[in-house]
Order: sequence, then structure tokens, then C-alpha cells
Amino acid sequence: MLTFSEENYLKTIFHLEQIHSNGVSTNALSKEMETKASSVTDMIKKLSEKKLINYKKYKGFKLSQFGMETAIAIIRKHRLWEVFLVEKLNFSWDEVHEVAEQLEHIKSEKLTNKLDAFLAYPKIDPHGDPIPNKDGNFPKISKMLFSECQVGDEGTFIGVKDSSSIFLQFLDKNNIYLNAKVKIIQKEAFDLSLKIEINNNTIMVSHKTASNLYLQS
Amino acid sequence: MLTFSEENYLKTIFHLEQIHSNGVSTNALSKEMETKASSVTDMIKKLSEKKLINYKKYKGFKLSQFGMETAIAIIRKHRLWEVFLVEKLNFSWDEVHEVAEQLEHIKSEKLTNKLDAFLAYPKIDPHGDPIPNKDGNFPKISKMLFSECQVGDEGTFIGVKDSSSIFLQFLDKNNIYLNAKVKIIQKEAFDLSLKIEINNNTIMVSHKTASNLYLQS
DNA sequence: AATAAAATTTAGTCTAATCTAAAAATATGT
DNA sequence: ACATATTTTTAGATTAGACTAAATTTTATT
Ligand SMILES: [Mn+2]
Ligand SMILES: [Mn+2]
Ligand SMILES: [Mn+2]
Ligand SMILES: [Mn+2]
Repeated sequence: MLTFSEENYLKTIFHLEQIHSNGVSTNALSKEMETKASSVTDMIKKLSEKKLINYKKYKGFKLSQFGMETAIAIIRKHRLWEVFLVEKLNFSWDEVHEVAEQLEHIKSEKLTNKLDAFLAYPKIDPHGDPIPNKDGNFPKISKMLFSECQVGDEGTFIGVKDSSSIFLQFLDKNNIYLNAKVKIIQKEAFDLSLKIEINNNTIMVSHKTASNLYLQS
Repeated sequence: MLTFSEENYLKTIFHLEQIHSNGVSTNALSKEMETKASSVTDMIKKLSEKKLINYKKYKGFKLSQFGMETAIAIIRKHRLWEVFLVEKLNFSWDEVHEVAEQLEHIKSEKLTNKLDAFLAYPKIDPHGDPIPNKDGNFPKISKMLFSECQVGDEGTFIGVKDSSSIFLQFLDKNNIYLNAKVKIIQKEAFDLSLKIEINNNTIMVSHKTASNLYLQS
């Protein structure tokens, strides 16, 4: 049985592997977990002991098949609970992440699968992230950050990179909603800000904002 | 912020105070928590430090007002989650306690209150126990163990004392359901077993069983 | 009231998860 | 290539929650 801490490390390693596909470093993980590198080394040894990761001293680490499955199971729970909170309990999308951080650690496969059924097997969470099914499979959604788009690109706003409350509330305030139709109108060379057309409104978004919004074309 | 362990102690102290209304002893708590007395002493000191209980060395302890409110809030969550699992996710009444033991520790008042609303403010949990409202109030249900009844007593089976899976499954198997109409037909002096009429069936129940079933007359 | 028994507390150990400071290994720049 | 910087690991400390064994306090019995 894994501890909450072990589960949180696994989840974070999983996310880091999406970016650093050739293995994760101690420092990268310590930064993401907001702990000291020495604490990471300790935990890494435990996870390695438990066959959840493959680790060679000084050489970084990667999730094992078992570690991968475990991480995905936690992410599945996190996202299903987020859907529950929004769809059934009327939470707003900026309030759910924190609570889901707790709920993701509840240990009952039966609960997870019954919750999945109760929610009618949702495919994406309130922030546009895909929800793994019972077997751990989920589609890789092809998407692109607004900041990486070219002028003239168009498509649908399908997800956020940053799920923090402050960012999501900022989007609400500016009427930037999931599934809105978007077109990149103009890009300022000076500050990389974008002029976009979203739901027939033309607005400016900063580079920082644009690099946290995903477009699907 | 309380740890899971502190919360579990508080809850257990609360339950013990229902029986030992003049204060709880270290040994009684250690027995109930399935820990050693010395571990209880350690925890008691922490809870006392945090003003959750009133404690005098060697003299036992009692929940403070604050400790009482905290304990009731945890019990509220436990029972609400049990209702959710049975009513919404189709768990059976013998499967929910274990999962609720985990869910009761989720920290979000908003979640608790929204869950309460979603469930339409239930008054009792799947085992017949009352659910405290947002302010911590709940009715003291007048009830009596079958084993304490006299021949001729009648009423409704409204709750169980033991919520263990094994006991609840045993009740299911013998068609003993919550809210059944019950009449005590006969009591054997030899082994204190009872002959009862329940839903127009006449069955025998052992003293052990009878001392885990509550009747409301 | 003295002694024996039971209950409770204290002292010291262990594990998990964190930290700081120091040492060791690896990577980088000229 | 070698000195320096960076990264990673090790060593030692701390806190929470458990344990065992021993000491202390309270309760019960003669
Ligand atoms: Mn989230
Ligand atoms: Mn988490
Ligand atoms: Mn229960
Ligand atoms: Mn619990």
C-alpha cells in the first residue's frame, strides 16, 4: 500500500516524463514537488526499492511499467473526482483541483469504477485533460499552445496548462471558456502578445496567458 | 489542521463518551483504537495541547467544546459519504464503512455542505445512525437493543450497533432489513436467544445478534 | 493501613518524510 | 584537460505516530 507522499511523487514523475521523455532528474522533481533535492533522493530510493521506478545513482530515473500504471490510476481518480465536483456538486472549475488532490488518494477500485459509471464514463475533466479508463488507456489529444500558433491558425480552445484557481478565474473574467472557437489574428513581435478572435469577440492575450491555453485545430 | 490520526482519536473518544459519560480512560481508548496504552497517552497529550480535550494526568479526559464540534464534523462527513455510496453509487450497506473511514478525512467544508445538499439533506445513514447537520445538531434517536427488550415489545428495526461487513451480510442473508416491523415473541432463559416476528416471518436470533440490533417502539 | 494488582505514564527505539550541511560525482568553460 | 560550477548523494537532525519495557500512580484486597 502506497503512502500519499509516494503517490504524489509518482504522479509528478509521470507529468515530468511527458516533457523530459529521456528520464527525470532529481532537481527537476525537487523543483516540481517543492521539496529539497535530498528529500527527493530519499524518496527515489524507496520508489526504486518498491520497483515503481528504474533508477541508477546520478543518472536519473523513469517510471517502471508498474509505476506508470499506478500513476495513471491516481490521475484517473483525480480527474473523475473533478468531474464529479463540477457536474454533480456544482463546483466551478477553479475550485476543484485542491479537493481532488485529496480525493485522488482514496483507495477503493470499486469506488473509482462506480464513480466512473455514475458520471457516465466522462472522457475529459473540467480543464480539458483526458481521463484514463479502467485499463489505464486514454487518447493522446493533439493540441498546441496558443503561444506556439501562427497568425491565421484557428480551432477550438480545448484545455489549460495551468489549472490554478487564479488563472481559471482570470479566464472566467475574460469570457474565455472551454470549447470556444478561436482564431489567431495577430502576434506582436514586441511582447509576443496575441490578438485573438474568440466567440466572435476580439481580445488581446499576453504571452504568459497564451502559453497556458491549448488550441485544437 | 488535524492529522488523520488525531481525527480518528477524536471520533473514538466521542463514541466512548456516549457510554462513559463521566470521562474516558486511557485503557478504554487504547482498546477501542487497537493501540497500546502508551501510544494513547502520547496522543492524549497532543490533543490536550491543542485544546481538543480536557485532560488531567491519571484522571482520564473528556472532549472540550471545540473537540466535540470537531468530532461531530468528522462523523457528519462519514455518514454523508456512506449515504452517497449507497444512494448514488449503489454500494450495499456492508461495503461502505471502510471507504467512509477514508472519505471522512477530506478537508473541505464546501464539499461537505454541497454533498449534503446533493443528497437532499439526509437525516440518517445506511445503518440508521443520525447525520449531524451543518451546525452539528442531530436528534438523539430513542432506541433500545433487541436484547434489552421484554417479550411482547414491538416496534421498528431502526439501526445496528455493529456495522461490520460480516454482521451486515449475515442480516441480509436472514432477511433482516432496516425499517422492518418487529415483535419480540419469546426469550429463552438458557441462552438469551430471542424468537422474533419480523415482516410476518418468525425467526430465532442469538443473544449476540440481538445485542447489535436497535428497536424503536 | 499495608500490600498486591491494575492502570497510566515515562523513557527509549523505530519508520516515514522532511530538513540543513557537507561530501562526492558529473558537467562545463576556457 | 583541468579547474570550476552544478547536480546529486550522504550524514545527521527533527517530528509524528507507533512500539516495548520500566517506573509511577491509583485502586482493590486483605
Ligand atoms: Mn486537477
Ligand atoms: Mn495528491
Ligand atoms: Mn460507518
Ligand atoms: Mn477514520
